[in-house]
Amino acid sequence: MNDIRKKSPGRPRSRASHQAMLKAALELLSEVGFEAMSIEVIAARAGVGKTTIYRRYSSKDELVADAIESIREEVLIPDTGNLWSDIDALIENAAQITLTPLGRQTVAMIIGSASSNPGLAQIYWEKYLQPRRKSFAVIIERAKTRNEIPTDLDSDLVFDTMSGIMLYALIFPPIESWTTYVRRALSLLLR
Amino acid sequence: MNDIRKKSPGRPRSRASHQAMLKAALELLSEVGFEAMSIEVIAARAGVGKTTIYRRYSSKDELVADAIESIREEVLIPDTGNLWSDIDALIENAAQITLTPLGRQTVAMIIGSASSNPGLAQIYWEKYLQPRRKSFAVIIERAKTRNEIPTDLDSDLVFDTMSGIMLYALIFPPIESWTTYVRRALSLLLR
DNA sequence: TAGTTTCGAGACCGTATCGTATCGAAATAT
DNA sequence: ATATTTCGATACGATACGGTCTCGAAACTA
Repeated sequence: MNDIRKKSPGRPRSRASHQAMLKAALELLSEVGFEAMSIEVIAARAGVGKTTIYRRYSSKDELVADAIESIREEVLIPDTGNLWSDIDALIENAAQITLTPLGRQTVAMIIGSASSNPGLAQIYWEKYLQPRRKSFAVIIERAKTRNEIPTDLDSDLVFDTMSGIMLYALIFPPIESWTTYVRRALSLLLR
Repeated sequence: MNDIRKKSPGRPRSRASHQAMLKAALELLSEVGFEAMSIEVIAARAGVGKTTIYRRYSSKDELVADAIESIREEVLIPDTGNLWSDIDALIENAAQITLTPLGRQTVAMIIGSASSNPGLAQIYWEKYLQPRRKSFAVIIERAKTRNEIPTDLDSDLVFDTMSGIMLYALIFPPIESWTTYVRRALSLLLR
């Protein structure tokens, strides 16, 4: 979206510096957490002047929000012809994203600021959860046409519940593996 | 547990001061959050010298962990003779505890420190969730004997899933009310 | 070429907090 | 009475950051 920038005179903003500060922000987020990271350290690690950051963002919140948004991936909609194969693919995908220090810190930051700074939770909801919720609905619909599950099932509610147990298992790791645990919960829901 | 303290000479530690600092810590936790609160401010609000805090706790983590633990309540096990009445009582209880700034901040703090400081999550698990999980198992058992639900139901898994959706709905408030939302999810699980 | 903007670096000052030390008063044991 | 410990208060130095500013170099437009 920053493509049409051939207008104003002067030296253009460095793409490399911008990338570097976003990268540094994400790294630090996963290493020390949101509250503990400072603009100074971000700038230092990125090899960038503080000025260069402040020119783009006026607060740490803005920077981190943008950094998180910058790494969101396209949601793939698996279509294996079988409900559980599809779901396993989804769970696997979620595990890879969530079960990392960065994933943990991201979630923690969102929750912590949920009351004081609803903007971050909003971004996470819109950019991450919402698309996946839609993908999930597609998978459920297909399963309904194959008569694998009852047709009156509320896919949104199932998705939210699944997200919930994923979150819960992220904080309080089950004895069995995270993946099989989530899978078991889901089998309860889709029974 | 601090009752047998008539031993050593010198002025005994003030119970009132201790209570005051725990209270101040909880208040600030709910107002500004864990990371933003400082020992200085806690001391000031409690009307207590910093020394008095440092004499008992060597870090903010210790103080807050103790403060949280100090307010855990006894778990009541409802027994209305009907599964859903029992569950509604549980949900209501959880709502009153969780749907507050303090509840939010507590959860946020636990998640944020889950990777770096597992001790807090451990305390929360042992002191809060574990007892409720046990109570829930009792309720489920009774419902099984009344043939309200299948006897092979894994009550722990149901409880964890319920906790998960509660947590999820805490962060991303549903359109309908938190309580009815949780209730709907649960009806999916106990179907 | 002249003008404009960004670059990284760092100086600068104000503020917040930490953790320790010190003080005289108060509360307790022997 | 004396020794001991805690009390609240405050001073203290150290450190970390925030946010603004300046600087000379670099990158671009017209």
